[in-house]
Amino acid sequence: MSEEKESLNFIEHIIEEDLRTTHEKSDLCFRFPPEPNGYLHIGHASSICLNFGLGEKYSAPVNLRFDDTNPAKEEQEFVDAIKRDIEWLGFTWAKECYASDYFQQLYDWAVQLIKEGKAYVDSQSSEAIAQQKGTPNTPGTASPYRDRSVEENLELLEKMKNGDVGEGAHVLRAKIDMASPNMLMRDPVMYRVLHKHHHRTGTHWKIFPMYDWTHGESDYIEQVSHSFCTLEFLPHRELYDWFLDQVYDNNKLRPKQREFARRNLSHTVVSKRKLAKLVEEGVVTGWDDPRMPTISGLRRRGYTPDSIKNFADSIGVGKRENLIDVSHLEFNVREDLNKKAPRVMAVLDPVKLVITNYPEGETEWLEAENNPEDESAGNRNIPFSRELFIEREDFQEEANRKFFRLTLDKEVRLKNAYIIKGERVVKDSEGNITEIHCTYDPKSRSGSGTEESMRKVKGTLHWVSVAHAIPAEVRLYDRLFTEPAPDAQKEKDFMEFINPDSLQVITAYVEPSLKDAQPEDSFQFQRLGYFVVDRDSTEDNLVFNRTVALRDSWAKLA
RNA sequence: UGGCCCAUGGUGUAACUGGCAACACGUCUGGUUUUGGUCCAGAAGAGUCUAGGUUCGAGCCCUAGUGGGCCAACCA
Repeated sequence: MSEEKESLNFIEHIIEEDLRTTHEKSDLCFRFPPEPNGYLHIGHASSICLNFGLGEKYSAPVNLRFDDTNPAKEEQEFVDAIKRDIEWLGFTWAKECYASDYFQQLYDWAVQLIKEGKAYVDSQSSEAIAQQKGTPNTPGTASPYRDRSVEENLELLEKMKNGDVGEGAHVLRAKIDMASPNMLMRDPVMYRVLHKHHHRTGTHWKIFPMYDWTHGESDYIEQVSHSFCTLEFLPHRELYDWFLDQVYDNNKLRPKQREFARRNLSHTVVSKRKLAKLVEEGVVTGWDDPRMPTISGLRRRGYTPDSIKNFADSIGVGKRENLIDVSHLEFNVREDLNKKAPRVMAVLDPVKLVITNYPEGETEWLEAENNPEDESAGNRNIPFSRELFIEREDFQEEANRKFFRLTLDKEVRLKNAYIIKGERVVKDSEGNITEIHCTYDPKSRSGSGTEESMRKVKGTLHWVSVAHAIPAEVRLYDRLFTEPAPDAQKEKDFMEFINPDSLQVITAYVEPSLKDAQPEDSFQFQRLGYFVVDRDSTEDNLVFNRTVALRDSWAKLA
């Protein structure tokens, strides 16, 4: 047995190093800390897979913690949606936590800081405070309230808490260093007054803690060992540690914040503002439109949890700027659906094929394999008759040697059925082909095992029987933007790069076995791609979304 | 006038305390195939941003430069 060298990412190296030096395996604990102010997207999915993946790898608990410190933006609806998305991905959190559950503890610690002379109430306007902060290049200046007495500070904080003062009247600030090269250390705001309804605490609290004052302390309360966040929080680490220093008890585990580069997907945008604009302007139908990079959108598009998890694992994690091409994501759905999705036949752009030597009015039920990748998927029967639909692009009157499909005087096989030979075409007055007439070889039936059927033909076509096919609405989706990085273009707005052809709705004909297909059922329409039943689907109006087309090495030649 | 982070094939990541740059996607060949899919076999493609330095030896360490990113919400 050769020890395979496992390749670790830098996050795992950090954990392994801590395991060698300071941590027991039982100390490990992670968390995923969304703010319930919107829907989760593919970027969150990577973070979820990172944290929960680590939890699985080290058999450590992973908490789901809602960072609900800003009642102006947060809603219960988002809490529910976030939980639904994480569950759908297949992860289980150890504890469901809320930063708002720690408001009292946070308040008590704040009082302690005031008593120790490490925090003070500032009564200036936010503008004045911002101005005194200085710039990255110039140090800040002290607030005139910086040296208020402990008693006065305590009294004012109490008033803030009780709602005796209006919004914006005072804030509580940590007393650190107005000259620090790190702007965040220049006496950061810990509390602001907000007379707003909070989705969990209602009107009980009138002051709300800021992110920095909340996050590290929440990690500490939950005894999270490693708090992973994106790179833009790197400057916050110094403050995270400073706040932790104020309350840290040596007998307890001390959480560590470490940062990774957030992973960017090409041909999409992910910021809430931009996604909201797409919804508001009707570019898409909603937050779960199949073109949206939200988890609910990907789900509706037909992406599977495994495909998203495999994607997240395969792209790894680093610390540099990146733009991952969507083709990586698409590879992962195809890989997953190839194993799982039943094969069926559907014709998206039909042209009628008449088999002139096939008896009129007869129907034959032919056996078809449900999934060549999975024998246990079994077989089904599909109806064959004299008149079929085939794909318009599968026929050319005359074609070169590279065209493996139907032409006049050439043979092709109809999948699961017979070998046919093109005989003539019927056209309308404008020269459009309305019917293709062909003859079939009765001895060539699939699976009949006769010499005839073993004959090699260069192409195999999918088809449906005109009399038996079910019309279905098919939504053909493509990438939402024409530019790999639509929101990183100088002087141009991302809206200028919207792909006008991101959705095409057509009526297709599908084989009758699809009659009872249910929302979220995925199928491979053979030779075309993977399609999933949309939730808009009803008994008499089937609706499919194209998840992704099949790889197509023929398209590249054309 | 500042501080911090980053830099490896087209893309994303790997290379344990320095030891012939690896994997996946993508691309290109060829084979199998009743899906121009899948699968199988193989190939091309970077000498690790630049310049110095340390060392027997540097993608890994040091210095400087260049390029990119982050930092001045009572957002997270």
